[in-house]
Amino acid sequence: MRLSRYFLPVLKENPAEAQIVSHRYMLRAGMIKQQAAGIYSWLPLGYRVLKRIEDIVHQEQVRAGHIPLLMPTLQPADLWRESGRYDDYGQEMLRITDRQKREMLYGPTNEEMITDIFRSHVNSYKDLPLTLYHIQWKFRDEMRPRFGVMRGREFLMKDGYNFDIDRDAALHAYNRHMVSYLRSYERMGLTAIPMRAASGPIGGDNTHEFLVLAQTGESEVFYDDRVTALKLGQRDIDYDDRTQVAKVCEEFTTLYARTDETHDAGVFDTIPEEHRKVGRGIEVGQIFYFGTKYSESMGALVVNDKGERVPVEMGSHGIGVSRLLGAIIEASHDEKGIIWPEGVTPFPVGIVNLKQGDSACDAACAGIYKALAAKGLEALYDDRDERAGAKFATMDLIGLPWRITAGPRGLANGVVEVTSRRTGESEEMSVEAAVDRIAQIYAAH
RNA sequence: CGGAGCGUAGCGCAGCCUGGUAGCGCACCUGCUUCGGGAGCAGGGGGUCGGAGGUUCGAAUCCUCUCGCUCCGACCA
Repeated sequence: MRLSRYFLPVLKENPAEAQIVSHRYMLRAGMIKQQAAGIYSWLPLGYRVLKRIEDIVHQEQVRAGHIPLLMPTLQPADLWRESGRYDDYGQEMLRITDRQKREMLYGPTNEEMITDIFRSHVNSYKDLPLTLYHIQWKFRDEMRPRFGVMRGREFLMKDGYNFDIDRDAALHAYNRHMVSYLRSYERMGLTAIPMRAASGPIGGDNTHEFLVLAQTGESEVFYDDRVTALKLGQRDIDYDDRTQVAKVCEEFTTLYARTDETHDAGVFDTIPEEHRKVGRGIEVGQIFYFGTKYSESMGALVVNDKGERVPVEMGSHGIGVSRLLGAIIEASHDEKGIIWPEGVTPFPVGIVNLKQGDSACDAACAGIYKALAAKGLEALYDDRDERAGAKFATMDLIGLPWRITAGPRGLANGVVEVTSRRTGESEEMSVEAAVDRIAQIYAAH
């Protein structure tokens, strides 16, 4: 993409309403525009990152054997009357009446609807296990939306639902979700710690929240800091192998890590003092096992191998997709702007032409752009007629992890610069070597 | 939902107390000079002062109502 033809409305000054760094940078980098309290338009740059995160979530869910579908944002109230949550959910649920006076609601989550789909089509244990998920906009009419996309009223969420014949199979689904989530967050450059949590309105007895450590987090967290060193890495996981999946979960949940809701000071104090940490975290996902709570109330029954009709075992599992943008920025930025991890960056690399209109510079940049494209990498080429300082400031603000800089001085010696946004370190090399370097970096992502 | 604020140009703000028909910086447009970390000079365009009503010869300014947004708290993915 040529920047001169793109739509990237960056702001030099900080918008007054933005209190935390991720919100400020998202506004300044032209990623979002607020339309109402807690409701945002996603401008091209923000939309690209949102899509990257969505892609990672999809890939990892499919890898775990889960099946994507898409349910609507608007739901009939009757479905929620069956589960009893139409009255329980309260003011947070946005209720809508259509022209025929039918009662509708903008879905805050989809347990009822997915259970309805399931009961309409599945009758036998032979069709289990089944895990369905979608990534769809949700609406929760928060009392007080704030912090930009971190706590919007409308937000994009991945929510998945498992259907299993018994408790063991359902707990395996729970574990599968935990592992697939850990893998998703790692690919986004995040360390998200699974913490034992309280269940809230979804219900159920087994639940973990995933928290990204950040000063601006809304939850107080207590943990053994050795959990932050745990990495899933590239290990090969067979999601059908209950023992292997359970072992990974055990590895990531044995060390103490809890939110204030489940914190136990007595247990916490047994951690060696040098590892005992209290901090704040941003919740970016939660998994629940809730058994037959919805299947019983909504009549989602299957016939088991003994010919008995039994309520199906369920769990639900969510990732806050739009919130993740905020969380990633909170975890990865400096005083100049955002620093995107390679896994989610809107563009893999930026090209800065230091002297637009200079034939050598223009030709070099165009060549780099084409060579990167040939390797499947879409660069953001700053071909505006701006001074070097302005171009650098823009690149730093929007946070592309790598930058190739081409100017007359270097080109006279046959070199361009490759700069890491994270370290600020630059290295001079030929155009060919620069393209290869970037391609090599992204081959791993 | 309790408490506190703020709505004046795309963004950040001044003007309001003490009424006289709107200003600054950034951004934008034109020209010249500049050109490796948000350039300089000169010129220019853009605002029913959130909305409605009222007081007044006259309202951004005073009064009433209303809408929107933000912050603190409680609540929550």
